[in-house]
Amino acid sequence: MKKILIVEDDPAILKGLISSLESEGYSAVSSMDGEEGFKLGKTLNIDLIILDVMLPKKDGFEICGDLRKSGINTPILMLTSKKEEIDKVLGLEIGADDYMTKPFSIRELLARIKAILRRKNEITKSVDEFSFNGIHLDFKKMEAFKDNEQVKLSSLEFKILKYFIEREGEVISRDKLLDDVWGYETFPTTRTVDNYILSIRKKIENDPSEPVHIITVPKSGYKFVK
Amino acid sequence: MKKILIVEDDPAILKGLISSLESEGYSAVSSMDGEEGFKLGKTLNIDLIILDVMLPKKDGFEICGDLRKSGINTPILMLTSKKEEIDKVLGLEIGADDYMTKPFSIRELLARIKAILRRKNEITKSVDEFSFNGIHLDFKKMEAFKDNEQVKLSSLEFKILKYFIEREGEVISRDKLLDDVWGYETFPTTRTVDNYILSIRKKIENDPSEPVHIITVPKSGYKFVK
DNA sequence: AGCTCTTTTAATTATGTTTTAACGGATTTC
DNA sequence: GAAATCCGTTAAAACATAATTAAAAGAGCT
Repeated sequence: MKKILIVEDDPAILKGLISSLESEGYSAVSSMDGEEGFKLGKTLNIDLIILDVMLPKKDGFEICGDLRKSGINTPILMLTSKKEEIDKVLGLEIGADDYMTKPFSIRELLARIKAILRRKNEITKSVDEFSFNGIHLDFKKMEAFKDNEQVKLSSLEFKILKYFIEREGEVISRDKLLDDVWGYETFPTTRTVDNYILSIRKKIENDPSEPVHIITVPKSGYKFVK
Repeated sequence: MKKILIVEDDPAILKGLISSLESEGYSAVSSMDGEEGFKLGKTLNIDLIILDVMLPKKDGFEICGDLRKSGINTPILMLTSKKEEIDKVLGLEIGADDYMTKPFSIRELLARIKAILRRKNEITKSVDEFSFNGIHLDFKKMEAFKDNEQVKLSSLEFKILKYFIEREGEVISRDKLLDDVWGYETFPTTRTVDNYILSIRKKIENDPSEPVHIITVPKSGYKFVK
């Protein structure tokens, strides 16, 4: 059962949210102030956080930013009421996954929650070992072999390769890769991605200048194929 | 063209609504009593329902609830006049998508309608895979096949085709396509669009000079049909 | 501090996509 | 029926992106 944290100070809205979420089969945890909300988000094992922007003690933006800084990647859905707030959410530095404007429709909120969790879920097929075409990868041991010879990958290279393999065939944009692998704390340029691709290719492709596993999709990104 | 059902018993308001909606390019169906309104909402293929709360025979809350119970997910916008009604809508159990308080501004109503329809589109209509007449498209993998042979589309071609497919049957003007696919930062000419249509046709049509899927609508634009 | 390895940026070249220009046929307008 | 407009088409120019090399910056270790 998915656990959802709601940080909202309006008791009426909070009550409505909790009952709707529970009737949809989610379990709801809640807090009415920002500081407590932040602590809960950080310590509990939560699947999704619904975050009001206007909150006592610590506002939603702060909470969101601080959670990201502490390495918490739980999806966050922001509840905003003002135009400026929306702009800020859209500004993306904050690291929220989605937002809704008050007054919002509960049906739409539920739909969005479902969508966010589905997106998150699709990637649950976590890969520990993977082999193809003479390559063997062990992500737990962080070891890679090409034709039974060990090749060295850095930990970022492992992460990137794992990310691609878990999404086999899917085109991944550089920006998405940066968000998902590097996270929201550092902001390397998209060129950095190219360099990692290059270096991974050198290690796993037979002919790195004619790659067959990590394919460039011009203007869009890269994809992995076996 | 989007079809909107209005259930409202005040003839003056009804008349005003219909004419405003029609001048915005929507088609309007209406009913002045609750029972009939419910039947229309249930049987017709409606894109959005505007529902007054106070109605003869069956009030707006009932209609809304009953529609949801019968599995109708058409977005509903409620028109309320009393504080208690607003609370009830916000209570959220009913399943409405949005509400407006009487007296309302017609411009705001139109803006909300637009927003609801757009969100609806975002949530439900995002196509990942699509097949028709020997063509198979995978937008996540950015792969296209015609009669099981892979054909190469550029990333813009994929975007354009996806845009058309998500609006199947709708005539899209060149200007709208430029706005929505290219965005507001670049300003190619409308002839650029023709070139892309041409190139997509070459790839997906059996006889590109006699297209059956991407149809030219003289003076207006193009439309996609299966 | 100095060494090594990883990560990031910068700069150049190569590659492909995107856009424009130009022409001819078809269709509409006056 | 001539002029104007619109669309399909080709080909080439303009542009943006990606591959690659090399070097700088940062992290971790002894």
